[in-house]
Amino acid sequence: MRSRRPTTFQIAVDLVILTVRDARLAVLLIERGNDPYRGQLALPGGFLRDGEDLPDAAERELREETGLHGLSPHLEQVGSYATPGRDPRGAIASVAYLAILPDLPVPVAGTDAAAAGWYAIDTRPLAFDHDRILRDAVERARTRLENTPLAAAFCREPFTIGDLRAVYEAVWGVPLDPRNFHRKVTGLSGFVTSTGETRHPPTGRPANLYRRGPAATLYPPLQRPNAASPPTV
Amino acid sequence: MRSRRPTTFQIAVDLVILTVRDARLAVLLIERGNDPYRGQLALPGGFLRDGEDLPDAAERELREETGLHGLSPHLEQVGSYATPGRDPRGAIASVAYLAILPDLPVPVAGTDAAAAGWYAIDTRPLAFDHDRILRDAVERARTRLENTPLAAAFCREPFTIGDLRAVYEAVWGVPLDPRNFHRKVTGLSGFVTSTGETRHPPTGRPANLYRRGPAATLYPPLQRPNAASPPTV
DNA sequence: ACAAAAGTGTTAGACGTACACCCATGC
DNA sequence: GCATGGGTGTACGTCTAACACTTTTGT
Repeated sequence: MRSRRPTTFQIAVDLVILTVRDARLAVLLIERGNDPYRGQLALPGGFLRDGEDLPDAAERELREETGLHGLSPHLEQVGSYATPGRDPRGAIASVAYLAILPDLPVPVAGTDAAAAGWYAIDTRPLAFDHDRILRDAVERARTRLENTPLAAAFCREPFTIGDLRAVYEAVWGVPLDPRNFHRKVTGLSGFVTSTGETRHPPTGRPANLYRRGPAATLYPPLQRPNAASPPTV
Repeated sequence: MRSRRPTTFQIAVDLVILTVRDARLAVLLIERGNDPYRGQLALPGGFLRDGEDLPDAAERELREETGLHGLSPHLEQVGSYATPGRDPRGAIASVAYLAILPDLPVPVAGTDAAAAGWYAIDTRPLAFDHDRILRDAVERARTRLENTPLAAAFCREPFTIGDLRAVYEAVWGVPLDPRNFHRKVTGLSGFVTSTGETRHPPTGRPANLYRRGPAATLYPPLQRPNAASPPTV
């Protein structure tokens, strides 16, 4: 029965928007146009509005930031951050969302952003505590690739097994055997479904095309090599 | 550049405190002593205080709710919930934390709680949107057992391999082969470390005793049977 | 002796990895 | 033909699941 009125917060929804560009994992960052941290790079985001739910706010910010509409990319909550002093403006908690997009035409600049663009995921430093948020989100993405068909969300449909493999290699940062990868993915039920079509690479045999399958989880999971300890045996 | 002042929230930190009692997964619930939802079961929790970080608030609530001190149980953030109308008192967002404890003496009643006790994890309905929060946290715990040594946090030290197996069976709800489980766990490096001691069960051969090992993740993971799809082959 | 729980050995099959090999195309 | 990327076959080592069996206690 506390009589003291608890502290109130503004709630920001910040987005870690990832894509794969040029075989590298990339994140959408904005250059801040306002104080605090004016001119520094930061994750795109905005305040939760009155009567709005968190996933709705994340989706709205995503649309505002990227200009895409009608699309329904992967969007999942990563965590919340409320360390005192994390925002010089005062008591502002941040809820971080992870968004996965295929490599798309350039994003637009938001209202609060002087510029927006794709950056390497080890770009530092970022404004606020966004270094940490970005690190947490990337780690989440890496583990999600093991257990869920999330990798397909990085690919524009239809895609080839090679496209999918490129995603795994970019996100995990390790090379994978094309032959074994192909077998594993096509063998997992529900990961990808074949369209009858093929796509012709600049040179080489045409590749079969696929769309995302109905599965929500991968069983058995795709094990990331050297996940914990290198096989020191 | 929005001139309208964004909505402000109070932030509640709610705890999903799990333990294993009588070979069943159990959750600590309180009976609410105040409106709203007076008399209904709810997750323990409280408001984030001025100058307090989220993990600190979770730890403080845990101590207040269970009366334990000096202990450092597993505590991890599960997610945040801010659906409009989720709390009749107004704009209150909730950050949920998952706590894992060994089976302990009865918890104490908190300030806001008429009574606190252990309940089956399928106890319904709970106040607010706590049904959903509980479901999310239990699912998190289940997957954590696969990849981390979290199961040991359910055991008072020192523990036997049989104790540990009982945790897996309770949380996953499936029987495991004692022989293979023993080999797997003792074979994984860093999961458990042997004390030289033994414990005598009511009847049967004495069991070797162990403490939690240094590993933070399990590699390879312990696969939960029938994780995604039953072997419909 | 018997029951009960702990722990070891063994085996058959499933799975992962490595890599040889074939396929289909553009140049 | 040759380079290139796609895809299949195969062999070998490792891991898993199933279960027979031994060990060590209390009664």
